[in-house]
Amino acid sequence: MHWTDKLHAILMGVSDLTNRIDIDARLLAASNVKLDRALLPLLSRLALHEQMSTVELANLVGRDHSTVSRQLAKLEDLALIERVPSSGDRRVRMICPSAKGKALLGAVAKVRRQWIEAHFRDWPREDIDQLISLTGKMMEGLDEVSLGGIEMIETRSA
Amino acid sequence: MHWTDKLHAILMGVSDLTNRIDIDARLLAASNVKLDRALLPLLSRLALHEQMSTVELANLVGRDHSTVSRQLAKLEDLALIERVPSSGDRRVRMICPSAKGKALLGAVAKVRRQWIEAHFRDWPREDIDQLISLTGKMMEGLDEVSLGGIEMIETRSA
DNA sequence: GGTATATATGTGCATAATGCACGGATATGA
DNA sequence: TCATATCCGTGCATTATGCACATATATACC
Repeated sequence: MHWTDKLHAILMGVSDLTNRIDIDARLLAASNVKLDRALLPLLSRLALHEQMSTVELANLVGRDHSTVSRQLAKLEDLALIERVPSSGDRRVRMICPSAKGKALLGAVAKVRRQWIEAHFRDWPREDIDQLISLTGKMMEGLDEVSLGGIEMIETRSA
Repeated sequence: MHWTDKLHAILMGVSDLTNRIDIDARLLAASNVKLDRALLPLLSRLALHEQMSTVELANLVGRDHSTVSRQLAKLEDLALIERVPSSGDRRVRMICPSAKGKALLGAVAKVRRQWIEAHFRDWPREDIDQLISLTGKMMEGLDEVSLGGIEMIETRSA
């Protein structure tokens, strides 16, 4: 098995794991938080970026902006996010978690931290550091809106 | 930022990346393959497991078995999978990619290999090995059907 | 300035995806 | 044998999603 295939298999596993709705469900339950399962991933991403526009977030999660727009409306109804007019561009309303949203995320993060720590209990500290360092390096430039380097192969023909 | 939060952020990034439908779309286009975008992830997972039952696959991808059942029906119509009666249990039909399905996956894998190799072009070989080793270790026991170790915190209360 | 084009956002609408409930078949255990 | 559990597929209602469109604003070009 080629190393790229091995890596891809692992990444798929990671993806499946973080997408398992039952995990989010358990996380929310354990945090005593009630929230539509589709909204937590969105809120979690927002927390990592300080401020984002609707389109940026849509690109990040790979869905149509209209879909994200509707989900954001729900989050706003729940007062979990705030929308700030962008200083430079009056078309965009930047989005960020509200105090309430941050509190919710904090409660969830607390439980998740326990889970992750339990999972890595037997790991040497340097392995954990290496893991974070290398995966972080791998994601550099890829977690942004565009796909960067991957564009080097032309696929527009289709 | 706590290391667990950092790790979680990275994993979310990985998840987003592997879930970006545009990536699958580009992959299929660059491979000259035409396939419903929902079906490639399923087929890819099947390829990693030799044989799986419908329910197992459903658990793996975190969706209802009925949903997966319908998607598998599509894959079968396209002759991309085969169903073999399980020797031990006559209720289950084990699923695996057909020759045609494997050929398709092979074409896709070839392009993906190029992409991944390009992305890691500047990496020292030992870093790549370390990355695969550590992420593989991280996923041990988690890529299976049940969640294993994560269960250690009781969440059934909800 | 004025005009054409591009981008950000939200909404209507049709379609696709999803989960739940159910039924039939088989397996497991009392 | 009987009761219970599991595997699978289908009917059905609900939800999610994308596309097309409209509006407001920005950017580029003349």
